[in-house]
Amino acid sequence: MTPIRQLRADAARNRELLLAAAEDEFAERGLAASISDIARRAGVAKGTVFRHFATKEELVAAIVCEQLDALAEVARSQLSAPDPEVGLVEFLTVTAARQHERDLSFLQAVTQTDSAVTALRDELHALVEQLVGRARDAGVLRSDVTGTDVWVLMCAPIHAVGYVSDPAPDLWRRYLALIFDGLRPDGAHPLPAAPPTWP
Amino acid sequence: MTPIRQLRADAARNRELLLAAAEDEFAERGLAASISDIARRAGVAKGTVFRHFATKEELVAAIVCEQLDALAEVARSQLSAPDPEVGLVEFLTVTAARQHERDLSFLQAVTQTDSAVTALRDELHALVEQLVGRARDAGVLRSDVTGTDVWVLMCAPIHAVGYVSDPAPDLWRRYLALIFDGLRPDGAHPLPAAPPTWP
Amino acid sequence: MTPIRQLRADAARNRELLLAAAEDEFAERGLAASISDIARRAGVAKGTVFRHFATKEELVAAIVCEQLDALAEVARSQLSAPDPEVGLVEFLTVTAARQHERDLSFLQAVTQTDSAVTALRDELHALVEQLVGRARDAGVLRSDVTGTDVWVLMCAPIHAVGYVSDPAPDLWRRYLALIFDGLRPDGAHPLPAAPPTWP
Amino acid sequence: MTPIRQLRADAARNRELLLAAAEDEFAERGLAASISDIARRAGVAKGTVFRHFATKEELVAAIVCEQLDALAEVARSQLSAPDPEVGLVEFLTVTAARQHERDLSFLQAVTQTDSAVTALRDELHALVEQLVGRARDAGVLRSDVTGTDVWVLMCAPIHAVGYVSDPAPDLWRRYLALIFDGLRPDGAHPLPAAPPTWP
DNA sequence: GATGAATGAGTTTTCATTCAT
DNA sequence: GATGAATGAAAACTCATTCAT
Repeated sequence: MTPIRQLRADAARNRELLLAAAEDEFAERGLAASISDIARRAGVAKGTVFRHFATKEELVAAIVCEQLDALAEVARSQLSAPDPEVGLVEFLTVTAARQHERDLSFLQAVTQTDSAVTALRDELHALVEQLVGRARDAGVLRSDVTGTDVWVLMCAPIHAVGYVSDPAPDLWRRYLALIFDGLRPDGAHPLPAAPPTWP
Repeated sequence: MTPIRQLRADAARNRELLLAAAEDEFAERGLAASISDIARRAGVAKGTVFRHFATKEELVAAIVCEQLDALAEVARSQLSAPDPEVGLVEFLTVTAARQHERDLSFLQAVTQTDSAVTALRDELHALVEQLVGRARDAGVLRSDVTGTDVWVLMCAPIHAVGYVSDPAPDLWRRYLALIFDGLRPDGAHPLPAAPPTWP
Repeated sequence: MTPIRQLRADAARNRELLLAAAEDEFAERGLAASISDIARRAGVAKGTVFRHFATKEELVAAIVCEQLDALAEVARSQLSAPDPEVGLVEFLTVTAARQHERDLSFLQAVTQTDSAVTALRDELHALVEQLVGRARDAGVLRSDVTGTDVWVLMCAPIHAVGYVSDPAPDLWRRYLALIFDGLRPDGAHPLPAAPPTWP
Repeated sequence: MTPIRQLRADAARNRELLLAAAEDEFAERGLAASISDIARRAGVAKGTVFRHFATKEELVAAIVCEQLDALAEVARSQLSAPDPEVGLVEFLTVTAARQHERDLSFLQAVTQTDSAVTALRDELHALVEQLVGRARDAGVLRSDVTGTDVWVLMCAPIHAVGYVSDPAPDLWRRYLALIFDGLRPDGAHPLPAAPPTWP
């Protein structure tokens, strides 16, 4: 149910409660999180979940949309940063920091077909493309790197940290820096495969 | 059931069939792949799965062990490569190529507690440490990079490719190269967080 | 799920149907009675059983509680019988008669650890103790007999009848009388072992 | 498989091992004891169990037969005791003592239809009838008590002890004595139901 | 709109029994 | 004869989804 029409105040509040609860549950239990648990955590009945989101997939899609939206906001604000390097790095840092708090990146995989998600993803991707373009033009990034390259590496720092058993809370910064160094022009070796096209 | 004693020929065959079928199913459906489907794919009855692997967890552990074993073999052989850079790059390339064929890296997460897996993981980690040490000593890698750093970034190229909808079959090589450039000494920026300890 | 809050009318009805069906199935098939069969007999879906009783154990406990409750009611009413002998005999008779209709005494064994069951069992035991005390003080029972003695012999008549292939419907009365004669003072021989303590 | 023909020495030994293991397992786990566990305990393969006993029921029947046989032996020996009271009491005591060591009485219920069991049961019943007849004729038992009455009460002492949580090891003697007092002539009240017929 | 009871397909796992080795 | 691998019919339990209240 895309909330086209205005929801009653309490319904809108329930929707927010549900999204928050679902994010928490998914972050803790992965996709296996159950609707029951989400409903309980949100303090509403199970039926109410389905009034707001016709299927579990729709709920997931709504969450992903929220996340994409929030990141787009960040990207837009960093697009007007005076320094292109700072803008891009800041964007990647905020992205990773949020993901570190509550990693929901695995929800992307389930929402490949959702059109609302796709639209927002395209939008965010375009913004990343701009951030990357600015940085590349400024000589901050190597010339053979594309926005899509950065897009797909965006989650890598958090993903990498997942292989350490008791990671320091800021370990992801290490891998973000390491990967970013690979994106810089200094000492760049030619890349063995063409950059991916979007979409 | 660790196959300590020799299995009968037909049982050994079924064990292989089951492992192969399970790898396929897990790769396609993730951890949610069902034992029923795995059995069907292997062409045996459900009960046979449990004769070979008492629980689903044990089956997963067996798969992970096989993978770690195979990679350790590769690592050992590359340790005797004359050129340290070639040795490390080759190891990372084979690792990624196999993972690209059938990505089962997500199974690692479920087997943190299995002792056989842990032992093999430590073993492989030690080999990676050596490969990395050789390369760093040879000046191929930046001095502040550790074996564990490389270990956690090992799966990043395939992970990155997962965010592209119709990736070229060798796209992962691009991200392996990009990340590897980040590990090189040229133009290295200081890293903002200490390297993780193992384990 | 202990039904603390009020159940909806239809749910309450299903709960009763389920308890009745379960009692029938358990009486016919023993503890091996399956949840599926119970559900079918109650005319509900399998899942509904688990909505009311989270596990099979919980269902068994609920049944045992009901039985203990009903017997406690009988005991209490007989405690105010003018004649202590009549009170005790009547209690034992009603107990055996019900058990004869549907013997679920074997469920006691599985619920030793359930706290609700334990509490009710203690309660009923205390009532039996009183019934027995009254009777013993009135000279109806031998002086070396305790409430716990009567408690453990309570199910013996029905148990005995179980060894006869085509028992007359009131055969249990014969064994109740025979055992009760053993509890009387006339011709009592000293007992070779101390009475058990409760619990 | 009734062992009509001679078994090879090792086969005969396996049969004994299996019966012993099965008795232990059934005593510990009840009817739910699994053939696998029994085979393991006996130190033979699962298939071997089925070579000796075509079904689980047959195995149970064989055990019951052994027990009935052993008790018949006891009964026969006590039939020639000089004192009828001692003979009967001794028989009931030995019976209860063995059952206390390893209670397999619940296996009776599953073997109502087995013809070998039925024959042996009839035989033992006839012996009990004789023991009881002698005692009754000697004035040790009340005149309205039959062999079948004693037969069905035979397991009651152990059954009663089962309702106590931490029973003293000889508590069963108390209930045997109590029940036996009910069978004595002193202070006997008329019985309310006719004695059961056999079978 | 909200509730929570009911559904039933699906999951992992067990086990008596069969049968190729 | 003995072995132990394979079978497949249950079993207990879960959960997204529907729907009466």
